[in-house]
This record gives sequence, structure tokens and C-alpha cells, in this order.
Amino acid sequence: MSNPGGTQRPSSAAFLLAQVGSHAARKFAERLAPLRLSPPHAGILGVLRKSVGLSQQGLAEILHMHPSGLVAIIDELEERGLVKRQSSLDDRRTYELQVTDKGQVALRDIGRVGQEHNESLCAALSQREREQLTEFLQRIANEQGLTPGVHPGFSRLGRRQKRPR
Amino acid sequence: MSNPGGTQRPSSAAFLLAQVGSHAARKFAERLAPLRLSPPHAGILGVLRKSVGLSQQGLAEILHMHPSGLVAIIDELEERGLVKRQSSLDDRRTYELQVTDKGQVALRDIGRVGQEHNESLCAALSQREREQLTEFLQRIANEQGLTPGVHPGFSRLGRRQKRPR
DNA sequence: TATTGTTATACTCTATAACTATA
DNA sequence: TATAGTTATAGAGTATAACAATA
Repeated sequence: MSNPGGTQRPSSAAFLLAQVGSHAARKFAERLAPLRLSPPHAGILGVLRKSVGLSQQGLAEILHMHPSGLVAIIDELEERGLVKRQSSLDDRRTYELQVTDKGQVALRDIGRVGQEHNESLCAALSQREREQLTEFLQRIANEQGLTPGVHPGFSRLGRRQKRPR
Repeated sequence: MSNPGGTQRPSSAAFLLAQVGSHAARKFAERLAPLRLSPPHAGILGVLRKSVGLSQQGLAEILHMHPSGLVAIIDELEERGLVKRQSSLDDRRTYELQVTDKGQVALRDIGRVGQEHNESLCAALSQREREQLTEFLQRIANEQGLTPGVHPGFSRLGRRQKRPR
């Protein structure tokens, strides 16, 4: 095992974004774990805080995911008493999703964890540089049409073609 | 569905990194798809270019993944004629992985796609700003102990606890 | 007939352990 | 006995379709 042409080419911004972004997501998940919460839990609570009484359909639309995928996660949040499915009086097919008081506490915990996470992740940068970085990323996010506060999701990055046996 | 407290808080650098990074990874996978390649394919070819004659164990170590997970991906690369498993003369248990000429062509295609991808992703930034962004990310990657050129992987970001039925 | 939420199903990715062949 | 590669298996995530209740 040699390395004749082993010049390390500088990574592109795009690669570094994917690399550091994946690392960031993983570290955030690790910090969330002691709260017995996952990033999807946190993301859903965050959306529900801002949109009171949202239906599962509405939530799925915001998160760009299929409504059926939400059921299990909301089940968990409800079992934990962080979210309530409130039957709608107008349309008994739908639930109005509510963050409970306990859910609000969880949201504060998540916020604290998020701040610690941000601090740790940006340790290499000065305050001024963090602001610059944030601005650059915000502009990219806007230009690329990303929804503020919504993680593109945990779906497959690239699936290999099915392997014939 | 109302939005009484719907103030949109500014996203943190950490969240934006995860958001934009996930988007970047997804877009890269889309650009790779016409070549019938996935990000893991590209990542492995990239590592093998720099380390000639690497074993699968060595490769797994660099990529921080279990050797068994490599088998299927390398099978595909070998079936496509992009990589060759060369039986080692020293130790017949091991293969020395070689990028073939066809694999070199694929690497050039991947490089082109990567440049297009980078260009498209950074459209919102000036040349000077892209350099600044790259430097910031590079410093974060170094400080966080990330291996240059190695994507943290496609493993779970956060798993929900198993749901009892 | 259409829609909301749910369940069922299939497919994929990941991780672990068991297996084989060499050492 | 230890190691390299492989296979088998189980677990979790994702996506689609089918379903029941309601509109």
C-alpha cells in the first residue's frame, strides 16, 4: 500500500459543507440523546411551536415528508406527553397538534443543547467569523430555496442501484 | 392553524451547516446519478486514487466503516470495471485494490460533476466569499478532527428509540 | 368521491456475528 | 490462534399503497 500520487487536493466548499454538515448533524443527535430525543423529534417540536394547531398533513407538507412517516414520531412525542393530538371540532378527521407544557420545557432544553452544540462546533472561529459564516450559509440557503428551520431530512443521500445476485 | 408566536428566529451556524450540508449531499447525489454512481462510489474511488494497493481493511479504516459494508460497493465498482481486486502475492487473504483506466475516466467525470455542483451550490456568493467560506469550513473541519476528503458517512443521524407495540 | 390519519408492505442501509481461507 | 474477506441476519428508516372514518 503506497501513495505515489498522494497529493491532498484542497476540498471544495461544497464537499466541506457536506462533510461538516453531516458531522454537525451527528454531534447534535449525540447531544440530544440524553434527553431521549432525536433530531426529528426536535424538528417537529420546533415547527409546532411556531404553528399552533397544525394538522399532521400540514406538518408533513412543511417538512416535505409523507404523512404516514409522521405517525410513529408523533406517537412517541405524545406518549412522552410533549405533544397532544387534539381532535378538531370542525373536521373530525383531523387532529390539531399542540405542544404541551412539558413540550415547552423540552423545547427549552433543546434550545440549550443547540447553543452548546453551536458553541462547540464553531470553536475554531471568532465571533466575527461565526457571524460571517452564518451570513454566507443563510444566503446559500435562501438562494437554494431551503425552508428556514427545516432540515432537508434524513432520507437517502444516494442509493446504490439494486445489486443483482 | 394559526401562528400567534410565529417569530422566525435566526438559524444558528450549526443548524445552517446541517441544513445546507444535507442539501449539498443530496444535490451531489443527484448529479452523480446519471453516471450511475453514488456518493459512496465516488468517495471510495477518491480514496483509492490516493492510496494505491490499499486493502479492504485499510479502506474500511480510512472510511470509518465496517469492512463487511464495503463488499457490496466494491462488488459494484468491480462489475463496472472501475476497480480491480488484485490478489496480493504476499498474503493471499488480502486484495490490493486498484483503480482501473476506466476508473480514472470515472474519476475525471466525478471531478467535473463536483465542480459543477460546487459552482451551483455557491451561486449566492462571490469568488472572494467562497474562498472565505472554504477557509472557515476547513478550519472547523480541522478543529473537529475530520479526516480530509472523507465524508462522515451515511450512517444514521439520529435514531429514534425503538417503538414498543 | 375526496381527504385525514393509520396500517401494511417492500426496499434499503447499517451493524453484528458467523463463516472460509489463509496466515 | 488470529486475520482478510465474505455472507447471513437483524434492526431501523423511508416510501408506497391500501384501509377506515369522515367529509
